[in-house]
Amino acid sequence: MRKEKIPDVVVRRLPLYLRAVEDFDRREHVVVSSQELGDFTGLTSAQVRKDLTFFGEFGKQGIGYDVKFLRMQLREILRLTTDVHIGLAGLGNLGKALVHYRVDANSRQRARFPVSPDRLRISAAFDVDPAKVGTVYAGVPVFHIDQLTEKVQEYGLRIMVNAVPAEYAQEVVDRVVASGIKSILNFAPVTLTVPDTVRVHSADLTLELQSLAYYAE
Amino acid sequence: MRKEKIPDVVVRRLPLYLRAVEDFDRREHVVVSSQELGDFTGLTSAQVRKDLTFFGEFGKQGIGYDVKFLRMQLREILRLTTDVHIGLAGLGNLGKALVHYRVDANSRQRARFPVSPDRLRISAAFDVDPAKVGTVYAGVPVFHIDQLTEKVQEYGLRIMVNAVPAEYAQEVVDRVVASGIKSILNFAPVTLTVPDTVRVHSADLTLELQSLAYYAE
DNA sequence: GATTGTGAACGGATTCACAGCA
DNA sequence: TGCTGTGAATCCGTTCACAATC
Repeated sequence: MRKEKIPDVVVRRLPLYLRAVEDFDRREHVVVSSQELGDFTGLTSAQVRKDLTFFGEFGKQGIGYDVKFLRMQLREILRLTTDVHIGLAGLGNLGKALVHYRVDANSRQRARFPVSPDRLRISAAFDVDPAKVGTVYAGVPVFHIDQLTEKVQEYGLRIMVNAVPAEYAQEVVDRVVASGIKSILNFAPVTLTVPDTVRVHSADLTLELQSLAYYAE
Repeated sequence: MRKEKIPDVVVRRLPLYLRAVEDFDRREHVVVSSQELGDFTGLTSAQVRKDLTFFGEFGKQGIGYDVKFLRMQLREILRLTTDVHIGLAGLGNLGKALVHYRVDANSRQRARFPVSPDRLRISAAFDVDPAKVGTVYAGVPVFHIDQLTEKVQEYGLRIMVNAVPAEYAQEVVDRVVASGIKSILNFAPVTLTVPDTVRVHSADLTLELQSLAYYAE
């Protein structure tokens, strides 16, 4: 079993390493050193080595890391070896943009980097607007939010992206939690309350912009 | 002068305190304790007190913090007492959604919470598409990216939101840096290189989703 | 010679705990 | 009494530095 006390900061750096190693793979490097990974990600080589050894001894002393091997290890650690089905709550402007963001990223990636298909898929969307429910938006079927639990099962949704207006965010998240989902990416500019078995990552643009204002000019 | 070594983690929590104190203000509380602020934000009361004392002694022993006074102090610290003009690079799906995100948030807030107008404004957008340049999108004028430096001056832009495709992100950021802007909110899924006088906050959805996948299910 | 893996040292952020004040 | 402000203690993540190994 994994998950024996891996610090959150380490988990959050793993996708950075994955991105780096896929870039080296694309450029047909066979091995990569912790120094090179550090340069790419903006971290120290010691940091890279220490992070990776949380999960195993992937390198060879005097040589470095085998690119293809490390890439596959990282994908397995992050559970990205099979499709990850994602639900989207709220098909407003932002929700629609997120659908395209993924679709575009995927198709661009498939075309240019066939070796590293992204396994993240928005597989179902949820809204309350009768004009949207029952339609298919850019290939993504749209259901009423009341069907959430049912569709989570049906589509095997493991992550929910919350793009509903702030005033409904907590309510929707409560339903998402009830449906059994354990990972939420939240865009609503509110502090959400969830059981601590559920992980929420927030992309709170208001917070980001307000803290940037401190440094601006 | 401020900015004498305030840790970044502290600055990033300030908007959270602002949000909390505005909520207490809205509910017409006159004073608020560090405990209440901690409950709202999910932090300890000691953390709240220590953070605030980086900027001054805002509280009264035995009483707590005066809500209106603390609110104004936080707005001044974050430089949110006058309009903060923001530029947007890339008016694709995501860029358009961001324009609406702000506009919607602002108008909703104005209607419901006239006491706390948000001072963040997307004042100009930039693209290279001839079909977009010269138009006005949802009240925001759209300029060619070549006019960046000129319009940064003209509109007093202090923050740039980067919503261009990944492959142009570094190039655009180089221009943004050259224009003199010191704060960037980046949505492109790439690691950017900037001088360390420039601050980049990233909203990298790919990274967020990939790290969530680790915890999912 | 090069580079990993890691114990030890370091540093910075969080929490504790209490003196001081309303 | 209640709650702030803060030095001291603690915790935790990062960096150092080097033995082990290819």
